[in-house]
Amino acid sequence: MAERVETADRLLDITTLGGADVSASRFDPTRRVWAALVTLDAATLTPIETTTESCLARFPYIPGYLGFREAPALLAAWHRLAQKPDLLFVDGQGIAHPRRMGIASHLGVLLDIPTIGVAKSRLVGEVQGERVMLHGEAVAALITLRPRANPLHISPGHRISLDTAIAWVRRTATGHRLPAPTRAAHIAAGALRRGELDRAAPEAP
DNA sequence: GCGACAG
DNA sequence: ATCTTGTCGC
Repeated sequence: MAERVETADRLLDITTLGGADVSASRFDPTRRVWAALVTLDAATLTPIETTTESCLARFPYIPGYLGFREAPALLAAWHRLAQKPDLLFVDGQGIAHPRRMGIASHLGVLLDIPTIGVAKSRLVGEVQGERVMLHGEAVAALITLRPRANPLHISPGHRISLDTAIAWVRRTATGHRLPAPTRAAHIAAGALRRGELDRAAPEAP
């Protein structure tokens, strides 16, 4: 059962979702990063495939430049996917960024696919109620997927509206703080970093 | 100069 | 981002 999401001036069928995240050690001077990309069935949220990439980041973490640090590893993992997802959830901001180019937008543009930014805190803008305003525009929404958890900052990445992004995030809630795609990627990246990522052993919600 | 600052 | 066990609650 394909669902629909707006993208540019048309509609696109969404049957598979993707989650992207990067793990790194606290103060590793070599700047090694471990990226994970997970695809899930859009209807059941069942993990389908996981690909990874580990490499040395060309940048340290600098607020506003996360894409330049983490996108290369994620792109490598993306190209290893046998089946590319129709919509990608990325750990970080979308347009809620100084230049409207958070890592979610960054990846969306490079891959030319719809993306959603799933951040755990604010980078720019002012929080006003359930929205993050920037230059008079609502660039992100504060969404709480788990009762007592801090709200997530959901922002459009590429080729998707804020409302549609919010709808997809709510639809992929599984009782945890993070939506299924991003949560799966976060777990996979962490397992990879610790050398615990053996073969195929995706988890179910 | 000072404070803010995704992961 | 990561350091980390148990513990409270549904």
